[in-house]
Amino acid sequence: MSPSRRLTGPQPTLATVAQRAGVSRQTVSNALNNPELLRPDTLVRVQAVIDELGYTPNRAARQLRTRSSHLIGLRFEPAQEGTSNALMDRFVHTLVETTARTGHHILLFSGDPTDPLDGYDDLLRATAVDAFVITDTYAGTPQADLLRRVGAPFVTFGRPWDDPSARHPWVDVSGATGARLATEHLLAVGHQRVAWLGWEETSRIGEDRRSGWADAMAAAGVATDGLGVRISDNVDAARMAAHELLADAGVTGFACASDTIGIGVLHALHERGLRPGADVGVVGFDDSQGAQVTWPGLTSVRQPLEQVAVEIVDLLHTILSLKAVQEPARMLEPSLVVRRSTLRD
Amino acid sequence: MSPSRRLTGPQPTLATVAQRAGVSRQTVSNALNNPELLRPDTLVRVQAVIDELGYTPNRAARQLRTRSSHLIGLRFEPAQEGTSNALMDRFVHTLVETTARTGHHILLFSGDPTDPLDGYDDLLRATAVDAFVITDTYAGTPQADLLRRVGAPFVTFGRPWDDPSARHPWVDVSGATGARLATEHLLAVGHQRVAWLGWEETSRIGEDRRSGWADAMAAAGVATDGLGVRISDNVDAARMAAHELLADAGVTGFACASDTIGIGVLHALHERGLRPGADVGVVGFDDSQGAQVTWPGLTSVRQPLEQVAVEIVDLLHTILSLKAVQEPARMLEPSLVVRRSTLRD
DNA sequence: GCCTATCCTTGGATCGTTCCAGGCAGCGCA
DNA sequence: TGCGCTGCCTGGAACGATCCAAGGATAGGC
Repeated sequence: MSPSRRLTGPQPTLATVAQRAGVSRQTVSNALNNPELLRPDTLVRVQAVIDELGYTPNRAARQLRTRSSHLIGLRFEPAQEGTSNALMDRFVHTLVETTARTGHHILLFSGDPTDPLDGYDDLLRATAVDAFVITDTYAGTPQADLLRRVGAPFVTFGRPWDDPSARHPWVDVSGATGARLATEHLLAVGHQRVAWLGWEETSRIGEDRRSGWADAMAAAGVATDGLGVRISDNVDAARMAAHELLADAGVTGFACASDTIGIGVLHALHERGLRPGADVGVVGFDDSQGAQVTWPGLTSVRQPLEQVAVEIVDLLHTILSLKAVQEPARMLEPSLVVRRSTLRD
Repeated sequence: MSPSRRLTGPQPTLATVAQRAGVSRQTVSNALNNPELLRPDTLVRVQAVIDELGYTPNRAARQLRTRSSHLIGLRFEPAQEGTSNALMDRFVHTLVETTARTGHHILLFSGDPTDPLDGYDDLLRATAVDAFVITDTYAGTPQADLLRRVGAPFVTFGRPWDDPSARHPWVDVSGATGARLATEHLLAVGHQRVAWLGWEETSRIGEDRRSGWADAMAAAGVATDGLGVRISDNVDAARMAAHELLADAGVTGFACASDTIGIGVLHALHERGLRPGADVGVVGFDDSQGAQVTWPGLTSVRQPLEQVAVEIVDLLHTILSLKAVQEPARMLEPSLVVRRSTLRD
């Protein structure tokens, strides 16, 4: 039947359907939630009426009775360290699609940027969401502490940096592996002096990634003195740092903590008349839009954000169904997307 | 009091608060929704108990009674013509913040990408949302038609291209103005032969933007024969088209329908040894991350997405409060962000 | 034919809020 | 004193779903 017919007039309720099908409300409810309890012919009859009237259970009533809103809260931040906007888009989209399969939806809320706890509280007290997905864990996880204290279900995207022994469920991507892949790739195409251009020491994500570079260099038996540089995450800082490393340290390979930094290095190469790829290898991090479109293409570490979302939803479902969580912490591995900034031909 | 105290134990209800304050449930309800009906001293007493217990109304119960969920549905697509992901991020964030001021939240849902109607229907029948924001209007507005037919409130980001006489509420940004600003800027810095590099003729957004270029050229009395080129939206197509225009048509200025195309032009300039800005001017569209970080910086047309979101929420509130909408269609103007790709020094 | 066990179905109560109709002071005025 | 009016507050009913305890039909065994 046409949507217009289904949606015309007052919404049908359980009682409407029950009356029309000649059964009780509970039987209709069972047809929806526990169809195996009904005799096959009854089920068919009720289903027919449901389809005919275009009946869909009222979410508010169901939520009131079952104390479950089938909504998952996500605090939506404008931009975050280590995960640029476009990344969140890939992540959120998969989150929406995956949760939809079980009838859940994503509820976006905002909060005072200076207070990582803001917003959670209100939604919980109003019983507006069943669970949370937390993404801003780089600066500690006070939200996780709060939610665990009050017994609210949640999963974080990002490990508990402050307290590695924290036992809450999380999914994360190994930055160390990413930087190791980048460094090994640069070494493999023939660069010996591979620099690390990363963030300040206060960044846990930055230090994690940097350790992957250091490990790969050590494994290859290459010295790193003076090659690990810490700057802030912007194009100009990277450009200037790259100029120094190119002029004074004989660097021919750059492993970078972000695509922004990688692009800054490319700028420096332009300015010195060096050819990306052929003369100097550059690898970024995050495989952002910038890495894809910038000239001549920036090799970058790609996080499996779609898989992160799937794993998070999987954990949430396990928690919400009150089952014990087997493996509450899952570390995923990134991969390398090779572009012309590391091709020597 | 601390959040942990507020959230411990069973949630307080209206009845809890009423009993503790020595008033009836309705009085507590009024304290929240119609405080002017209460005697000042009663109001203070009730408020004190509400604060003490950390009471927040149960959303499900309120929603059931008032038939209003205070949720606004947004179909979240992975990527869209004319509005890249990072743009949607700016837009969605402002949407979340602005709706939060009136206690509304954004509910994300997904749908079959091949069916623009998928998803709306279910949420409406379940009375899960109060209204919708529609963003994918570039291919016609069947969703708007559906929603209007069933009387559901909504506002679209994007004008009704198919039917300019459609009277539903919308907010949009003038692409023609954007392209006109870009073209006038190129003419002003001394370029005469300014090409348009845009999308296929089937794109309404593309044709709208192109008309701004054509108008500006006409106003300046410059011929446009052979200068308006239609390609698909990717770096390589733009690069090749730019090579042709540079070699055969003596073009020194490029107004582009997107940043992706603009960056493709920059690639062609690199390959020909031409200096962006000094030799050839290039303007992109959308002011994406790529335009900001690419070398040497791409001048681009910036859409006021934050303002779009604010206007949309304003229209929604007007509609939801059942007031007549004064001006249901609002066209906003973009601005130009000048970077080195159009600086001649 | 009767009884029991199983399976399916039923009606009332309930979740927490807001709507509605009515009640009770207290005041002004005749 | 009595009447009407206003202002403030109360308790019952309703929103539409699910939970619960119990009722009725059906089949099988004796």
